[in-house]
Amino acid sequence: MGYSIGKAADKTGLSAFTLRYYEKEGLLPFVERTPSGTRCFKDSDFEWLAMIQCLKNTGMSIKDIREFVGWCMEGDETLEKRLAMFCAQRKEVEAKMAEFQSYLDKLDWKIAYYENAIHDVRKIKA
Amino acid sequence: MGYSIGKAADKTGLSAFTLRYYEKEGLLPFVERTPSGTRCFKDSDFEWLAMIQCLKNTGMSIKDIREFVGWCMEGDETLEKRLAMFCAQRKEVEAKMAEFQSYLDKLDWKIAYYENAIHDVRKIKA
DNA sequence: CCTTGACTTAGAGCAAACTCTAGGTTTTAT
DNA sequence: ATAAAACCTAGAGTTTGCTCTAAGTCAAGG
Repeated sequence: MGYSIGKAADKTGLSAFTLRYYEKEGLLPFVERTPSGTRCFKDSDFEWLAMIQCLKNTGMSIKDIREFVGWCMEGDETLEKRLAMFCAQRKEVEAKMAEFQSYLDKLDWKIAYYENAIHDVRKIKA
Repeated sequence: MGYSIGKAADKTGLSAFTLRYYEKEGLLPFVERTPSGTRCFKDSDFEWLAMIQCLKNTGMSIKDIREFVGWCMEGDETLEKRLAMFCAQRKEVEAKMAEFQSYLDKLDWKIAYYENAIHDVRKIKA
C-alpha cells in the first residue's frame, strides 16, 4: 500500500503542497504512483525525506539537493561526489554552530545587561 | 566625520544596497546624515548593526527587528519587553543548536557510511 | 449509486529579503 | 576646474521557497 500525500504530509510535517513542489523540483524521483496516478509514499521514502530535510534545514538550496538526489539515482560512480558533498555540508553545519554559539554569548551578555538595567531602574524609582 | 555608506558596507560585510534597505525598513533610525544628506555611520552604529545581524542571522524577521529597534528608541519603559525578546531569541538559538547537533550526527553517520561504501566498492573492483 | 472528501495538474500568487536601475547631486582627486 | 567616483531617492525587478486556486478525477463510506 503506502501513504497518500496527505498521510505523508502528516508524517513529515511538510504540507502536501510542499511535497508536490519538491517532486516537481526533482527532489523525489523515487516516489511511486498507483495505477490511477495517486502518489504512494513507501516507508523508505521517509528516510529520503528526512535526509532532504536535514540538507534543507542546514541551508542547502533546492537546486543543490536536486543535484545530490540525481547523483544518488545514478549509482556507485557518484559515491565520491556524494561523500564530498556530505563533508562540505558537515563543515557548513560546524561553522553555523560556531556562529550560533557566538550569538548565544552575545544574547547572554545582553540578557545580563538588561537584568541589571531593570534592577537599577527599579532602585531609582523606589 | 564617520563612515560613508560604502565604508560602512566594507566594515559590516553588508552591501550598501542592504544598508539603505535596512534604513528604509526602520532598522537604522540612529544613523545620522551630513548637512548635504549623505549618511554618516558613527562607531556606535556598528554595535547596533552587529546586534541587528545577530538577530537576523538567528532567524528574526526584519519586521520583528524593527519592532525591537523601536522599543530601544522609546526608552526605559520598554526594558522588560526587550529582555523578554532577548530571552525568547536565546531559546530559539538553543533549539536551533540542538537541531543542528542532530543534523551533524546524521551527516557523520552518512559520511562513515559512504567511506565504507567507497572502500567496499574499491575492494570489489580490485 | 451517490456524495463527500482527497487526490491530480498547471499555473498563478505571495512574502521576504534583498538587489538593482535611472536620473540626479555631491564629494574627491587630479 | 573638472572628471570620475560615490552618494542620494523612488521604485522596479529578482530569487527562493513555498502556497494556493481552478478545474477536473478518483476513492471510500453510507
